[in-house]
Amino acid sequence: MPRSSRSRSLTREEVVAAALRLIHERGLSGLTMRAVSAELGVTPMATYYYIEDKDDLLRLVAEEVIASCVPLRLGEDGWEASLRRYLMSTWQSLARYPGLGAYLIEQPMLGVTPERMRDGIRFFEDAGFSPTNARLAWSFALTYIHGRISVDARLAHQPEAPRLDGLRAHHYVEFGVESVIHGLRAICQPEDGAGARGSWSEEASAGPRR
Amino acid sequence: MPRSSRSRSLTREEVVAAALRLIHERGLSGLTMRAVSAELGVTPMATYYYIEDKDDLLRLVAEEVIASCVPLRLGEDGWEASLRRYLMSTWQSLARYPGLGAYLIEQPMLGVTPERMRDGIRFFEDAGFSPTNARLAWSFALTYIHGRISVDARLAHQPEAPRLDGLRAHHYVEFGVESVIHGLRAICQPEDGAGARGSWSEEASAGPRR
DNA sequence: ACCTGAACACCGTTCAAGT
DNA sequence: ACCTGAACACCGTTCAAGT
Repeated sequence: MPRSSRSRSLTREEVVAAALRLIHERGLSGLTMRAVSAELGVTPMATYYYIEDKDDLLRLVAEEVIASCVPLRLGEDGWEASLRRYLMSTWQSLARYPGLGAYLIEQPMLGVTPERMRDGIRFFEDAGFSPTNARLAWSFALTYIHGRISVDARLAHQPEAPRLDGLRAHHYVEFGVESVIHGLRAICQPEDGAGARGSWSEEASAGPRR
Repeated sequence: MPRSSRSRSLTREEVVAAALRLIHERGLSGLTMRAVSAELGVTPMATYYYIEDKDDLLRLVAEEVIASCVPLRLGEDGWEASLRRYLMSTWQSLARYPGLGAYLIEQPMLGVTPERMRDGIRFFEDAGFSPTNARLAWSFALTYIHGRISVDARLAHQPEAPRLDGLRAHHYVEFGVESVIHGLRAICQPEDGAGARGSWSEEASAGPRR
């Protein structure tokens, strides 16, 4: 919705919103500073009054999208169900912005804020993982889901398109999320199913299995 | 190693080799058609005689790198050990070319050739996975390792740099690979440890757990 | 067959100038 | 305070021309 005649000033929020619209409609490669300005009906340099540069804009965009995911909180139904909710919500939110996942996965801490990073580690500690395993588990889950989002970016505008053997995007991500959960349980809570300390924590700094 | 005076013709292999050198040294963002030509001591348009366009060059580059990984073959020591070897080899090969993983993860079939795609699915079928689970498992393993490679791209030139709590890149990838293996075993071979058909195969096309 | 040189349509961004 | 306009240093790529 570009406005042909502007009465009042631009705002930073409008710039970010225009950027989100462009990524949603054309993918991250369609996000150019010139396109954002055109979308807002101003000259290419006008948006620079509200942001530092393109990296800054992408940071703001990522913050907005990540904030729209459900937070990772340890619910009454256990860490498995809580983690599943978080990962599926993250996948759904980011899948709407093709290319953003592949961009974030290369950023420090995958584009999450330090607070959300701490929350993620705390989540696994509260679930009974050792401090080391909590960090490794959080990184593992986050890496997988961002990888999956990146793979899906190509088909973002046709998520229901069947692929190999009629499998669709949600089959892949659901299989992956369940595998992540089972893998974490097997590695960090090998005997029972709740609260056991992981067998990895002690030898982790020397490397696993070798 | 740019050559200042050229006696003989360029070759396609030289162009690909120069591109690989550039990605290795400057990352994928350092790979420009003009830089490749400069590296070879020719004019910007000279390389276009040997390749179609930049996408074509990237395809050739990816083929070369992927061919340098150990192939995925079911060894005597079981699918777990075979998969571990393959994933670690892929990680090591691609980690040398920062940004290439994040590029490939967005390509159809993650940049692998159709033959390697079939080999991967066959691998899991031979290991006792149902046809559907074999596809899902192969996609899951590939997605994770490419995600991990993308995350590591940023620190490609200092892989031994300690991160949170002294954990290094190899701790993360080894934890992830073990989790992937345990997750696949738990989901697809829930009871014993060899050859059982997965419990997911029948309901997979209707979605898991729901 | 192999390569050059000029040119085009894009980028992000700087900088001075307008209101 | 907010925005314009011209310009710069990059891209990938086309196209005609040289040897």
